[in-house]
Amino acid sequence: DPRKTLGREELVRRIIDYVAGAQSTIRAQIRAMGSSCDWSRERYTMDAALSRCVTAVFSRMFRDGLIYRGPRIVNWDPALQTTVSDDEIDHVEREAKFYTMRYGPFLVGTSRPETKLGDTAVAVHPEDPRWQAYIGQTIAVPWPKGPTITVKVVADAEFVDPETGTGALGVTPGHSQVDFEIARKHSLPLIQVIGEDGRMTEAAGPYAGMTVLECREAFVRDLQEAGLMARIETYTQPISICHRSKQPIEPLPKAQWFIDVNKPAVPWRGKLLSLKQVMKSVVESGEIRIVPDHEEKKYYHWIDNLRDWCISRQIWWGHRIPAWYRGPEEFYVGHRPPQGEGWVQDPDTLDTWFSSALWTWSTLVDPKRAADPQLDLKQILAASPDFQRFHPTSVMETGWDILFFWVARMILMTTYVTGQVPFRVVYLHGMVLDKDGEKMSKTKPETSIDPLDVIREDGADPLRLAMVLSSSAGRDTRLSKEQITACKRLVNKIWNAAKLVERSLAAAPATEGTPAQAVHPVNRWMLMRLKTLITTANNRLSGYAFNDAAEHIRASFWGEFCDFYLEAIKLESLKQLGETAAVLQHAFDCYLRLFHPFIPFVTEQVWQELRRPGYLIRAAWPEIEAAHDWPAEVEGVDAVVRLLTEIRRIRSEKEIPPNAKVDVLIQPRQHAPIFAACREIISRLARTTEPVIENAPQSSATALRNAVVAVDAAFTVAVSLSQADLAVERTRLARQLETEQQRLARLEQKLKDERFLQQARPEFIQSTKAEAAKIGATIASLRERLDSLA
RNA sequence: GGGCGAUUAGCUCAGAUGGUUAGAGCGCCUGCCUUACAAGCAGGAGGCCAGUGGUUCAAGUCCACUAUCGCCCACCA
Repeated sequence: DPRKTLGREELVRRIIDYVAGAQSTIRAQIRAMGSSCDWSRERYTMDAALSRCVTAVFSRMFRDGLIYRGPRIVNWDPALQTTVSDDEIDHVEREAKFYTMRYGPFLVGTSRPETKLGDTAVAVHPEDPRWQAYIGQTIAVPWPKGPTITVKVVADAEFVDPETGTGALGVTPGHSQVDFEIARKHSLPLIQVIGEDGRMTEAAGPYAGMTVLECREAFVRDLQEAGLMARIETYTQPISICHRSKQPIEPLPKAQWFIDVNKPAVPWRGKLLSLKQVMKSVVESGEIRIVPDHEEKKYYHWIDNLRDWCISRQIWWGHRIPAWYRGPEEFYVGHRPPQGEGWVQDPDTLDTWFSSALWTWSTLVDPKRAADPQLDLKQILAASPDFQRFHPTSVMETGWDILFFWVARMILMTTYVTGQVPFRVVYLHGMVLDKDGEKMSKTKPETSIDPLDVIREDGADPLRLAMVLSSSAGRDTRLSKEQITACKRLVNKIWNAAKLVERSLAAAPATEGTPAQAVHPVNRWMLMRLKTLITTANNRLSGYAFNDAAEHIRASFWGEFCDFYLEAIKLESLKQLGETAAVLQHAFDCYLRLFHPFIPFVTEQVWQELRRPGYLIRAAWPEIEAAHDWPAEVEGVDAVVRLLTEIRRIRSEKEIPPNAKVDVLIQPRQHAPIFAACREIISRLARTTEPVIENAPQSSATALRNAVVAVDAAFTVAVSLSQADLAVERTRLARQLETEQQRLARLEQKLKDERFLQQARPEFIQSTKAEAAKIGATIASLRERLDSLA
């Protein structure tokens, strides 16, 4: 026990040393992750200014009657020798014995016979006919080897269910939460038979000095010998264990400091509310939004079940309770001890969440003002520029596991102290789990990953991106090696694309005009795709769907920019257009800006190497350009992309050697000028000879005899083959015809349906009609080709 | 006992305000070292969206119930 060997001062000194080391580790991790923090405003809850806030709040709550000291059943951890809060307790189930013993005229059940030595009452239901005669009596119960206890028989309809157990409940006010409540209600005495050391007290008579388990064994044996044990059964017992020590909690009566959550003492929006009511009201009213929504329900449920908050801890590290005593009578609460000799400070410290609960504003107080003993809290806040400017916080980001510990307590404290909400939005991220689905935790180092290790191995960018991509609000995520590897590939892709962009820009003529003046359909298409992307990314980001935003950016960059646009502009004639250089630069700039929050290091490096102005981290987020408005080019080039896929598919299926060029005949049904403008692109990307584009179908069926044909809504394309397998093609086209006919049938059915025509949105009916017409045209082409193959 | 969530491709997961043929990464199959990138490129296979009912012109998406799994809370007679 370091408290015994070191003493208070030395222990605290060592903890301070430990904290210094931990702080520098955490700082290094945050920096290595690329978090952009204002390091000049780094704060620690034990800083002088923050400590001043802690004692000031304590004093004020005490004055307002919201903090009181009183005996309560607390969750005592005999292993750690301290109380723990309700929220620091885990519930586990285990096999245990359940004892039913004779108890005067009653049979009472318990899983903890040793506590019965401290019983002061038996509670029964007031309408239970079995016990009517005894209600109100006081009965002496002599235990076989002592002591003799006197129990009062009380009737209670609230706590006693006549159907449960024997219908008679032995009341142990000193060692049971409920029994303590019953005792308070019926003014029963309290006998403490278990001490803080986990051993029986003098009140336990002959059992004094035994541990709880020793006493249980001995007492049960004595009861059995005396014939007082009716039965012993085995059952599954829910028990409370301390989250930190994993040892069973011993409920004990102790004088502790509490915050009263039910007393109406907080002026809020014109009413006097309890802390509970304020906490509930600010979320219900929408002043605070919790993301994801369903966490709000858990928050309400927690508040509904909330009891007074025990804030004192019997540990030495933390903010010491600002209460001083002199003798048994004198008592003072304040930041400093009162004048005079002999004042002793309360040895207990405050629950760590007490100071953390002040975080959104205690970090913003001006340290100089906080050091001025003349000022009270209100004056300190009024004179703190950061508080005036930055409070409330816009978005509070933390894990869902501390919604109750921290978020709820910040709401409680901040509304009470400042009259403001602490933040507008709470974004709760999920837990990062290890590969076995275990939550990573400080107390379980074997489950934890040190970001510095991952960063050394794979880099900070892939780690960040993997974490963002694999998690949505409130949902846990397993951090996998595969995810990080996939992200590494994206980062690498950006780097390689940058090399190509740099080379292309160096080889291109000077950029001409603005992107908005671009004419070539491929350039216009790129700008339109970007515009759609920025719009989507903005929507997703403002909806806190960070993973979704990142995914859209990734898909557009890789699938549209790299796979199509960069390939397309390798074509000399396109590359040499002055507008292309302008569009290329603009587009790549946009992607870098969009990627930067997710991939800060590589994008910044690329930005510098391309000699873009200033720092990317300070560059503006891309704008949605209203002038970029060419819907026809988007549809047309999309059709060209599909055309490329069709030709490549035919090549692949027919096993045409990659370097062999094929002859193609294209019959556009729409966007003919765009197909024409993309002639060279088609030729290059699909490896064809000069494509023949027929605006009006001229080629006879026989000319297409040795060809494979693909039919799309926007075009029909024929790829010449020396030996086309007509049977295979017929089968494929017939299958396509069938699916297209089914789709058309579905749409036509809809369009015939009166209810659809009356009730669907007009725009949707329009687009359904347009779709049906397109499919109709596709079907006509398919039939034509099938006929010619017949 | 009370509350909250999950169930979508072989695996890990996205699918905002209901809308026409449901997506990604990894894995798998085929072919390519094409002068940014083989950590890549091109093509492909693979899903009655857990089940049943309902609301709706229209359901992976909304509602009810069921099944399975997970988490949180709970006054351990």
